[in-house]
Amino acid sequence: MSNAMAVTDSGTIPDRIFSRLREAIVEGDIAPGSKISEPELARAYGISRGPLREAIGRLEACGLVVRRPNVGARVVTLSSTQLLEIFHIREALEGMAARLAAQNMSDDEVADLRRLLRQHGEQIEQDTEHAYFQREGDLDFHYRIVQGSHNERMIELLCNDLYHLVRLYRYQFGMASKRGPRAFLEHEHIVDAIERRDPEMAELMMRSHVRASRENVERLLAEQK
Amino acid sequence: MSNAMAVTDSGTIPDRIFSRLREAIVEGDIAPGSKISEPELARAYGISRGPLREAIGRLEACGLVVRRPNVGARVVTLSSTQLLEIFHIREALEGMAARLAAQNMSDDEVADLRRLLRQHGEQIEQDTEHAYFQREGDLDFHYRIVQGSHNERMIELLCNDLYHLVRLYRYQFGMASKRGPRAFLEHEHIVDAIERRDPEMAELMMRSHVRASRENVERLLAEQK
DNA sequence: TCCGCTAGTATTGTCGACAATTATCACAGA
DNA sequence: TCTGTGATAATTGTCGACAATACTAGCGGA
Repeated sequence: MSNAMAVTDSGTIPDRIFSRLREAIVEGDIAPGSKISEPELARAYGISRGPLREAIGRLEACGLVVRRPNVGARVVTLSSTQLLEIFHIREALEGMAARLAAQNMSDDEVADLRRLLRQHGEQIEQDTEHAYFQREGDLDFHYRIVQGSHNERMIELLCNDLYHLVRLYRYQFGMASKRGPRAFLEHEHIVDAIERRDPEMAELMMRSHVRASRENVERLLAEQK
Repeated sequence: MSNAMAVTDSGTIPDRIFSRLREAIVEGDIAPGSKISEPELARAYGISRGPLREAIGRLEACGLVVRRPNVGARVVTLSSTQLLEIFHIREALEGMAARLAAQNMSDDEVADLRRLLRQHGEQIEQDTEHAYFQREGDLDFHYRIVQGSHNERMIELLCNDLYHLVRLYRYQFGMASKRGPRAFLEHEHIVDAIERRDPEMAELMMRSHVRASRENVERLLAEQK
């Protein structure tokens, strides 16, 4: 991902710890379902339990850990139901984001988006081992659209919370589908609509894109069982 | 509101304080923009600053307070832009919720919903002073739909976060419009669609309902200025 | 009279220690 | 061998105190 990652060397202690832990969880360095031990982590990071607890609290607000009173926090294990729930929310929210992006993005932003897409296209042609790109590239694209909505709360919601869950699921389930080229085409349709300043079509295309992604996951999930 | 309110006499200390503070903020007992003093509140509630800080952290996650490092927390003052942002998110999310409700609600739930609506209808006819009902009743209806989606994360998102912000805004701006009877009709259309198990129509109706509400607010906002 | 600086004060951030609750494990009994 | 019980140990929840930062009032100078 190009620019969406948070810096970890500035800000207050809870900020830093929060970012670090989130990254560790999302990347799978802390296994799903494993316990978050306060004394242990406090020693590991060389801080007290106070700021650590605040960081854990924020992780809970993101939905990355679940906490039971007097028991402690564990990294979430996404069930397939929860995964599909997230997809339904993404369909609605990102659809609206695309609609707003078609209305609100500046011409420069649109040009940047087009450039990013072209770059993805080249990578897809050359790179045979494009599994990694495919995933992070896809998310990068979605980031851009959401930011193009210019809706601060929506950006907050999707980029700071939901997308991290999506990344977590990708590490957890680790299903690499062959939807790459297909998804790329859908991305192009979306950018086309935004370029044409056609909100209705942008929303439709984005929704159908997310829906296709969900149906793909549903299929893989069914096979797996 | 009938059942959506949280109990405040059980659970951990941060839970209780969080609920109490949230209610106080939403009801306007703590004025928007006013400072949240940790020592003061700690004395007031007879607790230490530790649990209090956790409660404040959760309020921040809800978007009810904003916190600046080394300065403190203040109750949010919703700008008109932020308000419209919320409406856009509601339009997308509640539209999807209505769609899912049409698919997933049990027949009993639908019957309950219809009963609630009938009850609202009677109140609207009799009660001349229906300003209060109109608001809380409206929100009560939306609560039901969202819960009917059976999408846990969506329920969490809307009922635990966004709707409290909506209530806050209603106290803050305090604009009582004449949309009551009109909104009631729209509610009926939504329930009709859900009863018919028509997800497409349910989503369309809900979106148009939220959009109408937003446009109404935009109008009032423009007049006010 | 107004602006900038300084000292004081209050508030937030952080820490270590104690209390309360829960999980673990050994042991006795069936 | 399995189940229920009790004591132990570890973890979470809570508290009060100290350190660091930001606001405020007062003073001096232009």
